[in-house]
Amino acid sequence: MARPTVNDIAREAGVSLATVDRVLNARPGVRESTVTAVQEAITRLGYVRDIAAANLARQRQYRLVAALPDSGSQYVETLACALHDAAQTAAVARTELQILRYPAEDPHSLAALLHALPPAETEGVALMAPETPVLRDAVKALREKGIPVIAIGSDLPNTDRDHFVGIDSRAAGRTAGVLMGRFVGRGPGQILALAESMQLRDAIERRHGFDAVIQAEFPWLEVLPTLETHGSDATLRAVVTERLRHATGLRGIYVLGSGHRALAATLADLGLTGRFTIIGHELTPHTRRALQGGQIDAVITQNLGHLARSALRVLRAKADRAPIDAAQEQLRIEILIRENLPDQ
Amino acid sequence: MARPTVNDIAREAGVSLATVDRVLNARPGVRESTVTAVQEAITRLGYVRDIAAANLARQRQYRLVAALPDSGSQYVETLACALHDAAQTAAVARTELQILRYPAEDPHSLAALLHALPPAETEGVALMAPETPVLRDAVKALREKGIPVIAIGSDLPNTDRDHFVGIDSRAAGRTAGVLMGRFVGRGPGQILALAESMQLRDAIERRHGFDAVIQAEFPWLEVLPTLETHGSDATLRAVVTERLRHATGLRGIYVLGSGHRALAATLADLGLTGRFTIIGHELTPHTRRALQGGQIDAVITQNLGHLARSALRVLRAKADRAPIDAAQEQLRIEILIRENLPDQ
DNA sequence: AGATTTTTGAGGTACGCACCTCAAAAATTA
DNA sequence: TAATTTTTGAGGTGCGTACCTCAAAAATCT
Repeated sequence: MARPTVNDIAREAGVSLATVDRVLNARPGVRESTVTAVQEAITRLGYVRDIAAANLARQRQYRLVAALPDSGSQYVETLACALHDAAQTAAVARTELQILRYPAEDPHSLAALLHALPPAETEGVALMAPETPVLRDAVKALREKGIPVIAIGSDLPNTDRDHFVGIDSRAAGRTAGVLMGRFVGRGPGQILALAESMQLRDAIERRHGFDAVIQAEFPWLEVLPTLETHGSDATLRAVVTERLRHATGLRGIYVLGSGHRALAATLADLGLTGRFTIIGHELTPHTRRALQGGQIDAVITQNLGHLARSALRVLRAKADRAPIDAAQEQLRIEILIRENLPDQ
Repeated sequence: MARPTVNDIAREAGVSLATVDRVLNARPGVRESTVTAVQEAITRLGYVRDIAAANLARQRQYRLVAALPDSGSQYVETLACALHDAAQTAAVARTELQILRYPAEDPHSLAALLHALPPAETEGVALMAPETPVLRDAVKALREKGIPVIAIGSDLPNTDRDHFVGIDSRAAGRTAGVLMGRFVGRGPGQILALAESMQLRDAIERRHGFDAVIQAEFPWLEVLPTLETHGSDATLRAVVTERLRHATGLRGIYVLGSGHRALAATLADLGLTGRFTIIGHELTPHTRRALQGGQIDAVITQNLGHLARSALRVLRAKADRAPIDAAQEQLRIEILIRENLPDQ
C-alpha cells in the first residue's frame, strides 16, 4: 500500500538496485530488454520518484536568475518583491534566486548581463524585457548553452524561450474593452487611450484587443488615437489637457500602462475627477487606493504572487526536464473592482 | 554560504548533535541555558530545517480527509476533482487525501462519519457543509481529539474550526451587485433573484451584499424577493415563469446558487433568451458555455484549483503546527466574463 | 564528601535516492 | 573455443534529518 521504492522495483523486475538506478537516471550500459523490463515494473507498481529524497541525495540546488528592468515602476517593484518572497518560501525546494536589474532603456546591457551568466551555475533564467534583436540573440545563446529561459509578465514570442508565464495581453485588452463598453452605458461617446509608449508590444496588443471589442460590440463608441506619455508626468499632463479641450463627448479613459497617478492629478486640477469611467491595468498601491476611492472603476491585472511562484515552478521543472502542469500554471486575467479587491 | 545544517549549529553552539536535536524537536532533558545557546546559534546562522529531509527521516505521511456533500452539483463535483488532483500533485509532499461524500440533506450522517474517523490515522479534516448544531458538536469533538479542522468553500463561523479557505460570500454578493448595477445601465428596473434555498448561509450573505450595493449605489433598481427553487428544475420553471408574468420592468437576473441550466431552458422556452443581464456564481461547464455563448454576462467565482491546493497546504501546516502564509492562502473573488475565461 | 539526579555526548540506524567502484556474469566477437 | 566486450550485481557512501541507546560528565542534593 505504501509508495513503492526503488527496492520494490528491483525485486519486481528481478534485477539489482544498480540496474534500476541506471534505468531511472538514464545511465548507459543497460540492455534494451532490461530497460523495458524495469520500466514495466515501474508502471506496474505505479512508482513515482520521491523528488524530495532525490534532490536530497543529489544535493540539488536550483540556481535561478530573474532579470527585471529597473524602471522603478510600482508594477516591476511589486513583481521583484513577489519573486523574492516566492524564492524565500521555495527555499525548502532548494531554490536560490538571484534578481538582476538592468537599465530599462538599454537592451545591450541586459544582453551583456545574460551573456556573462556562468552556465555551470545557472539552471534557469526568467526574463522580463521588451523583445529586441540583441535580446533575441542573448536568449538564443543561453538556450544553446543549455540554460532554460522563460519570459515573465510580457512574452517574447519570436524567441525560442521555453515558456511564457503571464497573461495574454490581447485578451486583457478585450476584457478592458468589454468592461469599458458596459460601464459607460449605451450611446455615443469617445474613449481616451493613454500609454507610456506604443512601441511596447504589450500596449499594442492591449489596444488591439480593446479596439476589436469596442468595434464589434459597442460600435457607438469611438476610441481616440493613443496618447503617449513616454513615462513623463509633464508630457501626460500636457497631452491629456490638450485632448480634453477638444474632445467633447469623452466618456471613458483607458490607461494602457502606467500613468494612473499623473492622470489622477491632472483630472483633479481640471476639476474633472469622477467624470469619466476609468479602466486601467496592474494592481499597484496607487491603483488600489484609486479603486477604493472610486477614482478608477476597474483594473485588469494578473496576480503577481502567482506569477512569481509559477515562474519558479516552471523553471525548476524545465531544469529537471520534467513536464509542467499547464492548468496550474495558467494565470488568470483578473478583473478588480472596489468590491473584490484583495486585502493588504 | 550553503545552508547551515544541524551539524553547523552543534559546532556553533559548542554542543553535540544530540543536544541540538533535542532542542529542535522539543525533547526534554536539556538545561534552560543550553536551549538558549542552541537557539541563539540557530538564529545566528539563520538555520532553517530542511523539511524534505525531516519528513523523509520521520516517514511523515499527512493523512487528510475531505468531506463533501454528494449533492451532485457541478460545483461540488469540480471541487472534488480539484481536491483529488491537488492530492495527486501533492503526493511528493507525502499527502494522502481521502474524499468522503455524505448525503447532502443529512447532517447526522456527516457527523457520524466524522465521529468515526480514527484519530491516530487522521491528521486533518477539510469540511464543506452547512452549519448545524450536530455539525458544530462534531467539529468540537474532532478538535478535542487534536485533529485540525478547516472549512472550505463555505465557512463555519460559529464553530472553532482552525481556518477557513474560501471567499467572503458577502463581498462576492457585493461584487455581483456592482456588476449588475453597472451592466444594466441607469434607469429604473427590477432584478430577479434566484436561489436554491435561502436557508443556506452563503445564499443569505450573497443576497445581503448584493442588496447593500444596489441600495447604496443603484437606488433606481429594485431587487425582488428571492425565489427559491429547492434544487428542483420544475419548481424553478414554475416560479420564474410566474414571476416573469407579473414583473414588467425586469432587467436583470441574479442567480445566487445553482439553477443556471434550468433558468436558461426556461428563458429559451419563453423566448426571452438575451433579454436580461444575468449574473451568477461558480464556474461550471454550464456557466462556462453560457458565458461563451453570451447567455450569462458575468460569473463570480473562486478558483477551485487554488482552493484545493490551499486547503491541503493549510492542513499540512496545521498538522505541523506551523504558521500559514496568509497572503498566499487568501483566495480572490474572481470576476469572469467571456473575455477573460480561462482555457479548458 | 559522597550519593543522586540531571544533562550531555558519542554513536548508531533509518528514510529514499544518487552516484561510485569493482568484480562477476553474460553476451558477442574472432 | 577462446578472447573480448557488454551488461549486471553487490556493495559502499552520502545527502539532512529523526530518533534511539548507553555511558560519561556535570550539576544538585544530602
